[in-house]
Amino acid sequence: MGVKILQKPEEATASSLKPRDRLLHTARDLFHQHGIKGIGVEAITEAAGTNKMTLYRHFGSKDDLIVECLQKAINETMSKWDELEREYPDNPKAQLIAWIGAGAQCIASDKRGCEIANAAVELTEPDHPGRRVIEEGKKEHRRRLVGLCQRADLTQPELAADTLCLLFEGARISRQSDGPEGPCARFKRMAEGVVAAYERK
Amino acid sequence: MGVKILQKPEEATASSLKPRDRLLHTARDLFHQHGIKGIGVEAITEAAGTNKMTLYRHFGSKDDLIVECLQKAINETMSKWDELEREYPDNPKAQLIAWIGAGAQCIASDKRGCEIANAAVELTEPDHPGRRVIEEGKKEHRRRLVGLCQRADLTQPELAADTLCLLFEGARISRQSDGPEGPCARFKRMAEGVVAAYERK
DNA sequence: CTCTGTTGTGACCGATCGGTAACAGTATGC
DNA sequence: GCATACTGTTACCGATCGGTCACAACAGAG
Repeated sequence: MGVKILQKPEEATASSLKPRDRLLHTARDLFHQHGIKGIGVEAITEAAGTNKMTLYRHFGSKDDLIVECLQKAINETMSKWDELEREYPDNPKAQLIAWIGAGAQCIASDKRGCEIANAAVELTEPDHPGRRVIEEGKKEHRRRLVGLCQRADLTQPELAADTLCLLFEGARISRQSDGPEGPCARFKRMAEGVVAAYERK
Repeated sequence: MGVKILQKPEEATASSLKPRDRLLHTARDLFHQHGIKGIGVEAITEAAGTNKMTLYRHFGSKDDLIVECLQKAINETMSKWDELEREYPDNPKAQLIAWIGAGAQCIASDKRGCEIANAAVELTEPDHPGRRVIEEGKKEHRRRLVGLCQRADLTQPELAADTLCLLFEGARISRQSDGPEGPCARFKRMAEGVVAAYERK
């Protein structure tokens, strides 16, 4: 009894990160798991090992927090694109196949689908600040996929990219209603088939 | 001034239908437009031209109302399938092309996507009564699509059906974040391409 | 006309929502 | 040691949430 506990338990969420980053990380996770409207700010602060005041000092409102979470998610996706280019430099076809593989893995491991698309479902007000972020993020994602299809020398690169895009989006949303054994299970096969179909012979 | 107004305005929602049906119809619409968690029961009853007590006398809870709305949506979809068969009897290929056309029209006209898939995004609790309805509805939908692809004598009918399914789901969810000019705009072309690719030559 | 089942009304419940005020504790840099 | 900036605590705000109560109005059937 002589030793006073000065250090708090420090669970995973309340790690070495500063409160702001813990809040962002935790909020993103809880928004994704329970839906944006399905989780309250208090629950987020508790899970992040902090409190409401700290949240509202860093983020002016729940909506602002939502926007930052969305932006962070998009930035992460863009980083993955960069990583892909670094991993297979000057080999766009390998990049494309790797993108499909990563997509399939993402579908298999995450039952809640795409956090950006899910946010678009929940944020119905047309002037919600999050909508701009969502739209620009998805547009950028499409741009990069089209670019990759072009570099991979696919015939009709835009159509190929849009097809891959719809298959991917479809797989992630379908997983939430049809389960992991539904149509989404064959995403990889379909996507690789699309690439093959648009390859220059 | 001599004429008393005995008949209420009777707007579209408060039509000749009975309160229960008005509630169901209105709730479905508002759930779709604002999201399930984005609309309250009071707003639903007002839009339906009735009151909370009447709602709770017909539906025990908001969750029960949600379930009935989902079931109604699924029944409607199944009716459309029946209609399709009646319209092109013994011509499965024409049914398939008509299904694609109807899908494209649905994508173009409804910016909020699939109410069932959207519900799956919002109802995150795994034991929510609505989830069973969603899963069974989507499974039945897939079953019918596979059946149609088989009757249309496509090679690999299951793979073709799953591909069409993902393209359709993807188009409807993508429209909500990428807009009507995004990848979803080419759904018809892609889907018809899939049918052509799996046709027996 | 009366009886019965269906609606409508308005007040009300406890819980939770997003958000704030005031104040106390703590870490850091000089 | 001291000032400053950040963080934590508690209590609180008004609004809204899903849901219920008792009671009045109303319809149609017998």
